Amino acid sequence: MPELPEVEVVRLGIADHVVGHTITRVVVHDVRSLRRHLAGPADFVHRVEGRTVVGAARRGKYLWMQVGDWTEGEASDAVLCHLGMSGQFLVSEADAPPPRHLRVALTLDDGRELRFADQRIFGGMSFSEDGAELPPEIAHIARDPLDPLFDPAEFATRIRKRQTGVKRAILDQTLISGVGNIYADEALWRVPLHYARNTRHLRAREIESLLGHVGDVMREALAQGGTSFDALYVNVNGNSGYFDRSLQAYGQEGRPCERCGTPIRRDAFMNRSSFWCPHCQPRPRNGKF
DNA sequence: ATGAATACCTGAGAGC
DNA sequence: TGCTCTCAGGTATTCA
Repeated sequence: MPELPEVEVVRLGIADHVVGHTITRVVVHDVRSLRRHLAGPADFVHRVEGRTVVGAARRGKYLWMQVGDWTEGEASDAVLCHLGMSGQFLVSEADAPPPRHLRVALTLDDGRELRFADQRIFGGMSFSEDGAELPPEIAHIARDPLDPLFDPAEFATRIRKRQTGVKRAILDQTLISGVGNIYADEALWRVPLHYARNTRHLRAREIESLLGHVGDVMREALAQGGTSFDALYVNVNGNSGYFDRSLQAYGQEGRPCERCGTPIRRDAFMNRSSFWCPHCQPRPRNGKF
């Protein structure tokens, strides 16, 4: 389940292995991965073929390749990508066997291929005109906690104007981006804070602590995930070392809380699960606490 | 403004 | 073995 750290690993991989190369051919194996390119797959192919990748950028869980017309040229447009639940990018030799669920293949000028595979097709790609700096399609996505221009004071102001549960708020990509279900639960456990705590009544120091832990969890995951891809293989899946070793709340139902030993609970929440320690993260009873 | 519901998807695993 | 059901969940959209 790619969240911000996994997407950043992919961005680094593309920066290392794809930037500087021209896309000579685009093959769309499954049009559903281009659902968000409204002009259709043929238009996508037409617009992407011949373009040179001059940079790789990211905001939250969105990733885009900045594309220009020449290797040294200025990029104005972008190929916008989202990994969804199961998206992967791989850089392979052309004769390497295709991965399962290959959806789009971009041939590079040296014969290698940048391959987009996605089992569940929640992710996808689109061409973004004038999107090099920030694709207009994602103008509503807030800066993420690893962005140097992320403004903690503005975040604090905005979250306290909300009247909703704190987990709902940090999953809202227009308030803070890059946070998914897993890192939300981990950060809330660390503070600790129950997921239903009312944003309106959070104390300043609780918001500060939450933000600190969200950033820490992501930086730690990035440090581990960043070591797991080799020179020719850019890959993201839900099984980075971080998931195996370091989760203290997510997926830990019934296991003792590492702080207090109380069994971790699981609640249904927003069509997914929330994992929390009933002792460290007591459920608020009136919304105020 | 907020949130709830829904659609989009596949495959692993459980239960029968 | 094979069927059906549940679950995993990020985002856009629509409705209350």
